[in-house]
Amino acid sequence: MAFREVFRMKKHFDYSALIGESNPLLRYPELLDAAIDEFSAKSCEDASLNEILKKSGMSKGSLYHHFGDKFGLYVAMMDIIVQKKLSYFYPLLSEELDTDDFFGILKRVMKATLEFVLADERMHHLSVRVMEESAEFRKRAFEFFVPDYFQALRAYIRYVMESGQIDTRYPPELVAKFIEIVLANLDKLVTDPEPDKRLETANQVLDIIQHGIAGK
Amino acid sequence: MAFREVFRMKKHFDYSALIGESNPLLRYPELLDAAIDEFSAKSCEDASLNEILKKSGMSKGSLYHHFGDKFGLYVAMMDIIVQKKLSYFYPLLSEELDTDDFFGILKRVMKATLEFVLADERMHHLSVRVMEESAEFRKRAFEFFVPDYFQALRAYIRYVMESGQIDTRYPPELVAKFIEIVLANLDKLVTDPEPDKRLETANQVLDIIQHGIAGK
DNA sequence: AGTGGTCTAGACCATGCGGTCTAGACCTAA
DNA sequence: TTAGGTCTAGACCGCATGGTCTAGACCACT
Repeated sequence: MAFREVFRMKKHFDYSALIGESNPLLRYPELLDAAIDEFSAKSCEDASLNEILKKSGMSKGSLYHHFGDKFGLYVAMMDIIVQKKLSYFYPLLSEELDTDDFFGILKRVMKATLEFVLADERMHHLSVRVMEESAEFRKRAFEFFVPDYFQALRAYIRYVMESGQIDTRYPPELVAKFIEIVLANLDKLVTDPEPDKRLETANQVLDIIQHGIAGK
Repeated sequence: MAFREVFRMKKHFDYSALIGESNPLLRYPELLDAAIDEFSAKSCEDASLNEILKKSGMSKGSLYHHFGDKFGLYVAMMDIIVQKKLSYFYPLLSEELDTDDFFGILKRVMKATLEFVLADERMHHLSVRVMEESAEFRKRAFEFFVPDYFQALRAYIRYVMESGQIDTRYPPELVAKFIEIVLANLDKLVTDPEPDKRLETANQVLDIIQHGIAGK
């Protein structure tokens, strides 16, 4: 029995076991839901573990056994959210899209983002909020499943600008940030209760990005 | 001496004494600065009073005497921030602006917002974050110094649309929200260290809103 | 000098936090 | 059956929180 403590002397929990197929959170749907609820309502630091445990019915012992600490639970949850978000963008890759048709692609990206937002607004908020956490925190959290959307977007925009589809007097970084911001706030722009109207509004947002709001 | 307790039985603190010229926070600049620091870094709920006290050197007794509770301090601070923000927009009213020149006015609004952002980014974040707090919280907090920017912006845009300056196929609410979002995220768009470049970038942002990013 | 009232300092309180620890249920292999 | 190992439940710990309370400094007035 006394050996127990020796074996417990792992001390350094292996966070990398939390991501991918072995993610233990996949086996506890109520815990996942409670975590998304709590972490999307408050920042990672301020979210209450006890609240999550109460909501999900899991015991503290189990949680610490599987996830090591609060941060482990957060990482496991973000892993699932990132996978979920990516699942909305994978179909895009298999479609036959002309990579030189920037606004055509942006339209599909907008639609995929919209669908992700509508599927679970809490996840959308989490995926957006992560980017506003401190750089130090992001580095620690993304050590495991780095999803560098934005780097890719910027590179692509820089490439597209050469084709003349985007006004060259704007710095590519500015254009990229502008688009990021609009996508990150899509939930505030598209609020119509009718599903049909939503895509229409999203496309109007795209039109604004493309042509501006000025009248003829 | 025992009467002391009776007199203390106010219990209901008069928050309305916290706003305007009698705002006690005006007499404690270090406290104001510490409060802005803490409240801008965390949400109102999660900000630490003890941290604010430590930073500012004020004692707990004094703080509760003057502000009633944590919320009182928050209200007093927001009052000062709102006044500060408004001070950047008052000059706009005295300028001779053609109210029918929407984009001319938007340019001035953009410039004033930029100046406010640059003057104190923490204040900018606070003034933006307030709008994302729960409706219940906002109602309680704004009972005292209601600054309904956005209602006004929407009404103005609806008015301007009739003049044909804005493409009428967009719903006025969408246009208003779009502009709100861009202004709220101006700090992310304008990051150039050179002051001269900043206004230039801000004007480019305005151009994007007006004409879009598409090339000729 | 004495009094009523305001303001300050900080000890103190209950509560809730993240995290640890242990007793024991449960499973599997010998 | 038994021993090793995994997992669960929840009591418990130290700590930080927002808020209360009191002793007394200070001030203005009589």
